[in-house]
Amino acid sequence: MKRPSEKSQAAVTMRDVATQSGFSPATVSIVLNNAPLARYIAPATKKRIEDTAKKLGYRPNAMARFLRSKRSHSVGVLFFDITDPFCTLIMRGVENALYQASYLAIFADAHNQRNRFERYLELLLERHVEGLIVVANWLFVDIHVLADLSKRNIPSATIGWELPGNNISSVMVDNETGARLALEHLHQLGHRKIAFIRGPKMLIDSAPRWRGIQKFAHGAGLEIDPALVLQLPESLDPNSSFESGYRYTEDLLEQRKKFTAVMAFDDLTALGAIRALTKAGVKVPEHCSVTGFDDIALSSLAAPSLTTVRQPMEAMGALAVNIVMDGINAALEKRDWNVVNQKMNPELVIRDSTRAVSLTGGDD
Amino acid sequence: MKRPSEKSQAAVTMRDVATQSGFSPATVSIVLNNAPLARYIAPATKKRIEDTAKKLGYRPNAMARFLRSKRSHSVGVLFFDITDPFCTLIMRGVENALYQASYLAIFADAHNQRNRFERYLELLLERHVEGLIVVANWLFVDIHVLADLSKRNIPSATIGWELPGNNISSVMVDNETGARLALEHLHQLGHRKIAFIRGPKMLIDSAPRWRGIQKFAHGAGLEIDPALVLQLPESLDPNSSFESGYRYTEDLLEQRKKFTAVMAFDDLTALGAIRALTKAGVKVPEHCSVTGFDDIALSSLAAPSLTTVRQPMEAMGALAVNIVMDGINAALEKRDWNVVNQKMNPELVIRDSTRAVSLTGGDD
DNA sequence: TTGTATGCGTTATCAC
DNA sequence: GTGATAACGCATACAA
Repeated sequence: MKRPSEKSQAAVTMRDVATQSGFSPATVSIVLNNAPLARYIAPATKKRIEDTAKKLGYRPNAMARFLRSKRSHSVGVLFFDITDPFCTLIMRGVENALYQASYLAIFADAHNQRNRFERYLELLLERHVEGLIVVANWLFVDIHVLADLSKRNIPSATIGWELPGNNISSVMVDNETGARLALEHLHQLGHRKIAFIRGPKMLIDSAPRWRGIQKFAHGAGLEIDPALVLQLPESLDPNSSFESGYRYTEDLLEQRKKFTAVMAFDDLTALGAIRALTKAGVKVPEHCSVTGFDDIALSSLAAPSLTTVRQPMEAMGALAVNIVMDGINAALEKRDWNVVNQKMNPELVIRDSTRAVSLTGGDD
Repeated sequence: MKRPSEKSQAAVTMRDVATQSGFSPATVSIVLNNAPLARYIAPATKKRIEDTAKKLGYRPNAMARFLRSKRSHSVGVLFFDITDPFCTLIMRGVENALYQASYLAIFADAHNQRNRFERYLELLLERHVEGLIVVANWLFVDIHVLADLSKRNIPSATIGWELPGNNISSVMVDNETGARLALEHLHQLGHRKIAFIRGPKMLIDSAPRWRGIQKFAHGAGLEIDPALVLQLPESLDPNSSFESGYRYTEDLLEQRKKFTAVMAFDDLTALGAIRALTKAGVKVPEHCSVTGFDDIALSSLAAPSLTTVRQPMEAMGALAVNIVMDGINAALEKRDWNVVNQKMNPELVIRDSTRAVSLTGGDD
C-alpha cells in the first residue's frame, strides 16, 4: 500500500544545488552542462557544485531544459504497423543509432490506421521531436501526408517506401537487385520452370522486384510461363501473406502445373508455399525449391530453413537516423542539407529450401 | 536541397493566437483547453479563438505545458531485450491501452545490458514519465534496481517477472497452470513417456512451470523419467533456445531414449526439438508429439504448427498500463493505491504438433 | 571568475 | 466574462 504522503518528496532543482553549494544558479548551470564558459570556472567551484549535485540527487528537468533550449533531443519514429515482422530489427537499428547520438527515440504505431497515423504525427510535433522517421511498406498513404511532412521543416526520412516527388529522404532495399539475386540463384541450380508469386500492387516493393525478375529472365533467356505467375491480393494485415502463399500454391498444385521452384514475394508467402507443398507431399527442397525475401526472424528457424534475400534492416534503421541527424545538425549550423534516396544492397542467404534441380526425381 | 532559411517559420504560439483574436492569453488558454472556466466564456469568443487558432495552425507546446502542469502525459516502457519474440505484442498491448488514456508510451530497449538499462531509466526520469513499466523475463537484475524503482515514488509495474519483496506491481502469466495444461493435454492423448526440456534456472518462469509439471504428474500417477529431463543452459540471447532445443533433442535421440512426446520450455525450444526430430526421421506428430509455451508469432506458421500454451501478451500489456494508470490517478486524487501481483490465465492452443499416441507406430 | 536578470510557452490565481 | 500577473526550471547575455 502506497501512501500518497510518501509522494511529497519534491524534486530537487538547480536552485537547490545553487543555494546548497553557495553559488548562483547560473554557475551551477554552466558547470553541470559543461558549457563553454565552464573553462573559466575554478576547479574547486566545479567540484563543490558537482558534489552537492550528486549528494542531493539532482536530476535535470528535461521539460524545462527543452523549453529554454528549444531542443528536445528526441526523434519520432512512426511505424505503420509494428507487428510487421521486420519492424523489430528496424527499431533496433534506429534505437541504437540514436542512443549513440544521445537522442531518444519516440516510437509510435499507427496500427495501419490513417487517423491514428495523423494523431501520432501531431503528438510527436507537439513534443517537438527534432527529426522524424516513418517506417512502412504500404502505399496507402496519400499525398496529404507528404505535404504534411515536407511543409513542417523537420528533417525526415522514410524507411521501406518513398514519397513521389523526392522531397523527403528515404532508405530502401534495392528490390530489383534482390529479386535478381534470388532468381539467379534458382537459375544456377538448374531451375527453368519457376512459379512466381508477385507482391500486391499496393506495395511499393512489388514492381521493382518483378522488374528484377523480368530483366534477369530476359538476359538469361529464361522463359516465364504466365500460367505460373500469381499476384498476392491487397491486404492491410502484414501477416496475411502466409495464408495467401499457402492457398495460391495449393491452387497451383491442384491445377497440376509443372514447376520445380517457387519464387515468393516475401518470406511469409514462401513459408505458406512450403507448407502447401509439404502438405501435398511435395518435398522441399528435394522436389521443389522455394525462395523468399526479407529474412525475417522466422526464416532461419523454419523447417526447412528458408533461402531468402536479406534486407539489412538494422543498417537501414541506422542509416535513416544518420540522414535525419545530418539534417538536424545542418539546421543548427545553418548549413544546407540534401535529400537523399538511398538503396541498400540486399544479400542472398542460401539455406535449405533450395537445391539443384534433380534429373531423376521430379515435379510432383 | 533544403535551404536553412526555409526553416525560419517560427512556431505559432498561444500569444499569437491571443493577439490575432484580440483576447488575452489567459482566455485563449481557457478556451483551447476547455478548462472549467470555459463555461463562463461567451460562445462568440470561443468561436473566434478556436477559428484563429486553426487558421494560424496553432499547436500547443508540450514542453511548456508540462513544465507548468508538472504532467508529462507519458509512461516509460523499459524492455530488457526487444528482440525477444514476445515483446512485439506486449508493445501493442501497452501502446494501445496508453493511447486510449491519451498517454504516450516511451519505449526503451536495454539490449540486456545493465548500464544501458540504468541509463534509460535515468533518461525516462529526466523526462518525468508519470509511470513506468519494465518488461523482462530475465532475473539478472539485482536488488539495486528494485531500490531504484520503489524509492522514486513513481507508479510502476513489471511484466513477465517479479521483484522479491512485493514492493512493486507485476503482471505475469500463471506458469504453473500453463505447464499443467500442456502436460494434461499430452497425458490425455495417451503419452506416458515424455521428455521434458526445462527452462534455465535464471528465468523466473522455469520453476513454476516445472512445479506445474510435477504436480500434475503426481496427481495423475504419471512417472517422470529423470533420464528424460533436460535443462536449458543460461543464456542472454532470447533466441538461443532454438539451438538448445535442437541439440538436446538430438542428444536424446542419439542415446536412443524412448519417448513419445517432448514438452519444451518455450516455443523456440519446441521448434528446435521438432527440427531435430524431423531431421532424424522421426515424424511430428505421427511418431512424436511436441508442445511449446508462449505462442509466439512463429508457432502458428511453423510446419507442423505448434501446440502450445498462449500467454495473453496484449492483455498483459494492457493490464500493466491499467495498474500504472491507477497509481497515477491515485496520486493525483491523493488516494492510496495498492501493489498488485496479478497472474493471468494462459490458454492451451492445440495445433498440429500433438497427436494421440499411436499403438502401432512408435517411438523412433 | 561568478552573479543578476530575463524569457522560453503555458497555466492558474487573482482582480476587474 | 475577461485580463493582468506570476511561476514552472533552466540557460544565457550581460554586468560585476
